[in-house]
Amino acid sequence: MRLSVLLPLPLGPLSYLAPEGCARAPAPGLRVAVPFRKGVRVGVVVGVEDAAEGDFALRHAIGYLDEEPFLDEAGIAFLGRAAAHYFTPAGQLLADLVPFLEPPLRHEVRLVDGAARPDLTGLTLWRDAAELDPALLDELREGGVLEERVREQKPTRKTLVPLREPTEKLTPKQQAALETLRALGEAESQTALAAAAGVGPGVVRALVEKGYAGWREVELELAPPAPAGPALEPLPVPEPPPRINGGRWAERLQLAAGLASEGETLVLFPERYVLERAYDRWPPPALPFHGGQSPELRRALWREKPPVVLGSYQALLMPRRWRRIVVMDEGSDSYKLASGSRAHAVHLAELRAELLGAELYYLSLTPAVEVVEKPGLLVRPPRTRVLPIDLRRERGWPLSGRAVELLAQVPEKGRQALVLVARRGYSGRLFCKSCDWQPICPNCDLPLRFHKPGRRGRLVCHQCGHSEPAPEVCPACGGEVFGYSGPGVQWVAEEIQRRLPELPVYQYSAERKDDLTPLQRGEPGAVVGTTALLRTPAPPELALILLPYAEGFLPASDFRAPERYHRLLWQLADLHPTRSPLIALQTFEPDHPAVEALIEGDVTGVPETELVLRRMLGYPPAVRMVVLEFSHRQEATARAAAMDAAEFLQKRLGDYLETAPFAPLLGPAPAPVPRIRGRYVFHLILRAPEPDLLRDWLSDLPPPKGARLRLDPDPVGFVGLLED
DNA sequence: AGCACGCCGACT
DNA sequence: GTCGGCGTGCTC
Repeated sequence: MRLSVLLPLPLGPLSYLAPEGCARAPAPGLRVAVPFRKGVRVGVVVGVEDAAEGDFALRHAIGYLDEEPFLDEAGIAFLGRAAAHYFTPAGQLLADLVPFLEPPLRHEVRLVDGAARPDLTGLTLWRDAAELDPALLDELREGGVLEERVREQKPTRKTLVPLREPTEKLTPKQQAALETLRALGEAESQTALAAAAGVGPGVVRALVEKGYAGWREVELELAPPAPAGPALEPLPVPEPPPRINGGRWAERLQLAAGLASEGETLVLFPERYVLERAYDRWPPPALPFHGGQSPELRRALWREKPPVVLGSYQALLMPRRWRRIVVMDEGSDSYKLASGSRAHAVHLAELRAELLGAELYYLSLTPAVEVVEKPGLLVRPPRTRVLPIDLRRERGWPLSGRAVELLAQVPEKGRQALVLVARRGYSGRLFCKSCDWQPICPNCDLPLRFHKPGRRGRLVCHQCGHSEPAPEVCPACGGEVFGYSGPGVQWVAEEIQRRLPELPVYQYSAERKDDLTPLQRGEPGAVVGTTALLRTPAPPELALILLPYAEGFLPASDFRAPERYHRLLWQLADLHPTRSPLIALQTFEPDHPAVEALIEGDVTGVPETELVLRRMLGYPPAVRMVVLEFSHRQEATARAAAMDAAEFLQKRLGDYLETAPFAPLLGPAPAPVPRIRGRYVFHLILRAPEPDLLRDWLSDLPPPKGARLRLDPDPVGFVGLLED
């Protein structure tokens, strides 16, 4: 028999012969250990055929790891379909979705009976394969004289257990300690037992030395923590439409629980923090499943069959016949996988549902543009109180007089404020006031951000991490006066503290996470931070949310920016579980549609108009769009590779160029950030309303000369992957 | 992805 | 003369 084995590597399936001397029939979906290069890797059987004449001698697989298939047939089919859609090998997708696939292995070998290897007499008994030279193992395997067995090493822990009955030989204290151990069954450590029995540590040590108690390796029983909060009441909807919007967070959870109440439901979450908060309130029984859990725990939970799983994208391949998949907050950027296949988890969920024949639901405060046309149900959105502060009229930067007044009221009333800034550090830009010089990252062609932890401060690249001390005088003209623009967390926090010295001010961003427990306890204060703040629980007395520069959240080069801005603003309205804090927006665009929608309490209008615009301009979802990224250390090499590809595609597209509703080929052009980490990047964009066309064009594309080509098959914002 | 192989520049 | 940079190709 010949196996097609998918390894969690960016490769297609590899062929192996079925394990030698293994009675088990191979079945698709089983995990199998295989020799790969000089070692052993674990993959999944995705196909079984009769052995045929091969171009080369196949190696034998070593053995299966599972009783029950790790993946089901629908999951295997899904991997193939998704791989084709994302122009990536199926193994890449397997690696992305199941990074915990490979367990630690117990791998033993010995020579088969009668093997004529007098030089290896030590190998007639089972030996741990790790003790032997991989080259020797390979040679023996080739020669067909090696017997192997392999299994998943279960996670264990050491525990102190009683080994014998107490006898008269023990002192009274030793007897008491042993009785305690027998009553408890086991103890974590000698000290723990001593404490439990009320004796000194020496007594327990004596028990162990005399052999009355001893250490035993026991299997680690793995379980997620119990939900931490009171369970919410499910809110079932009769004949629910595929899209449900509006409501408060807890209300949407109730609706999700209602959708899941018939069981066999996967509830998909964009990020771990949201998932954990939902799990804490979810009516049992349900299990969480996400990348924050240990690989051992995820492997253990993989086999569980709870009626409901609250999962991240890593739960998508679980061997379950879901009847429903509920996608929470489908518009979240976090669904986009930032590396590897760069797939989009919402799309993967759609594909999985399609192949399973499962019902799919989208449940969010504001719908994504991609789903806004589906039949929907609107629950009343949270009440909003919005105060736009027009920066074209108000004085004061980065804090207007109005903003300071609002902030001043916060401690007076014993309330709390949240100040949201798009940048971390002190300022987005630093420049010389006399000659306009500004520092650029030596690796990235991006302005260096100014951070101000000390007197002088540092210049930091938010792309590659490059950091240098800020200059004291301008290196270009010797000027000594610097200007700043693009206020960051530090600047705003400093300014608030300067204007309101009595107000306790906290900072919260990736680089500085102040302890917010005083706020959580209800003490007055203000916290200034980036969107990292949205992943902490809202302070209980939250009365004001201030955005000193709201457009900071609206990157101009991204066609999804208005949708994301709208989603962010609504997220603010839903931050506090019950209150409606005042949302004060300092902005040059107080009549931006997203701001108006927030004022009017409209959650679907902006996505609806965005959809119309995208159709007019030929952006997703009206077209499928793929970005080709050519990069190289030498600018000319990267550009030439992009030009070659453009030329090829120009010819390949032929007549389609004339008939296409939108220009199907854009570029090449330098990427929005022309150089990252020392590599020049050029972009070429392909788009067509018919996704199959793109696949044809790209399948013919010759590999680039010199430069590296990476595809972004689902560009969620061209600068969206840049951190800021 | 990792890893080996292979080809050109800066060092003992 | 070698060390080591990374560009290229392959993994059953």
